Amino acid sequence: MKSVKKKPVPTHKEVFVKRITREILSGKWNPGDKLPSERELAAEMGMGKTVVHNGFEQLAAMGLVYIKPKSGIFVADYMKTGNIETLNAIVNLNGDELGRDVVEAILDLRLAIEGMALRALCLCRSEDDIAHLRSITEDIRDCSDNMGVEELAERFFLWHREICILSGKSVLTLFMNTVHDVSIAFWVKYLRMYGTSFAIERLERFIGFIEARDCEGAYNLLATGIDDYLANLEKQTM
Amino acid sequence: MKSVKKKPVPTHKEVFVKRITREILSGKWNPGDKLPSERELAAEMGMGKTVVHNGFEQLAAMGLVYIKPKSGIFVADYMKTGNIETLNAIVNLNGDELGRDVVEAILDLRLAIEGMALRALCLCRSEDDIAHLRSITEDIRDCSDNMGVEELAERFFLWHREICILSGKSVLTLFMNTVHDVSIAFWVKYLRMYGTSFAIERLERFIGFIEARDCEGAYNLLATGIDDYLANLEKQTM
DNA sequence: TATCAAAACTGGTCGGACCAGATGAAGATT
DNA sequence: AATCTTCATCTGGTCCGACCAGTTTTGATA
Repeated sequence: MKSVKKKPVPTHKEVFVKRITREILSGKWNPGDKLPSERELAAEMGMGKTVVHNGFEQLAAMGLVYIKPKSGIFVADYMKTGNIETLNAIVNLNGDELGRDVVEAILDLRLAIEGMALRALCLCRSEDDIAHLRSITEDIRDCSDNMGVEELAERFFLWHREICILSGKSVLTLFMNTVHDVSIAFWVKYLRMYGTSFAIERLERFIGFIEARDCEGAYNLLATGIDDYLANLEKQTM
Repeated sequence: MKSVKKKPVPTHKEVFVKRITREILSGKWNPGDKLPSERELAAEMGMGKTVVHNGFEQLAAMGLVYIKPKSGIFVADYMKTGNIETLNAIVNLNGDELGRDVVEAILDLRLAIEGMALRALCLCRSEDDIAHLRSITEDIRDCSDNMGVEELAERFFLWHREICILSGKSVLTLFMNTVHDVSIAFWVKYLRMYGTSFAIERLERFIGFIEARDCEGAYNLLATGIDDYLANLEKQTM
């Protein structure tokens, strides 16, 4: 009945990718190390070479591994050469245990992205936009009681993405989507810290600023919200 | 002898992905349309179903397509649900023909990312950092004559990425890498517009500000550089 | 000792076989 | 006639073995 969607049977590829990801992020292998060949790993793990190959392609896309064609596969210096997928891999593996500096950098970026969208939306918003935002805010309020925190986090993510969509700055929407996983991790923490009703009230305050075309007000609400969150995070960990 | 690395023989998968990408971005298919089945497309294009399947997986990662498991594959509303890979796909296909608003949004984001890195580096820079930056700047100057503009663009990208690395804000580096393709397109345009020597001089001015620990000076140099570029872009297109 | 060809690697690509969920039409039940 | 059930036939999902083509090592030969 619950909306859990755990995969009952992980595929060979998933098993392989998870294992290597774990081994690299845990430091078992170091940047520059040459990994065993696809054939070796395939035999060791009892799976076909193609599966291992596809797994390595995914690991390369995540920036954890560097493929030197026809020669070998090496552990990448992922903190230098990685990308957002690398960050997602770290977040998905470590769960809540994100370093404070990482969280801070991510939030600064979100401020940059969404702040720009907010300012733009304040200038161009129509009555329909306001009505639309009110509508989806009500939706969240209505179903907030019988919903898991992760599902709720997704709703909050979508609400803020809507800001980007309505602002007309399509590139910002694309950016917002690329930090989806990281954002969910943030919202889960946020909702646990402040509670749902407080978070929903903030959404309504945003709408108020947008309706009044108050660029700076909207931006400051976002900025102070983030600052406040970081301050509380500080307290919690002390 | 040239450093051209064109693939002599594109693989089936590449052919397939390119074709569908073209068809979607050109508007032959519209968001929500159901595409022909993997088997149909495979037969039509004379390739195996697995190849088509892998191709669709890549297209899904690019945000161009939405896979409804065991049911069908649909064209995604990629401007809403896409990510940076989508943007890369657009850039790689259209080449120089990027809309002004897109360019502006991308540069605003770069300002957010790199601006933060610059401020941080101004505060924490060591003598070694300065020497390192001087060294790689000299490298660029030395080999700038006998180098194609694309290769030079890559060097400029790496220079600015180095700012992120040295700043210690590792997340910024990861972000910088995710906008690699888009950045290269920018630098190619930039170098053509201002010339190499002007661009190198700007690098040295950055180093000066960083050495003086002048946060605002460094930030403003970046900001005014971007503004100036956008203004020139305006003139050019008129 | 230096050279160079062959053997033994490496990753790269592909298509066929098979699996399982989704769908919809045909037939049975009410 | 309306509804439910069943099942053939769609769909994508996964995997493996065969084969291809560079790279690296080996070792015989000059």
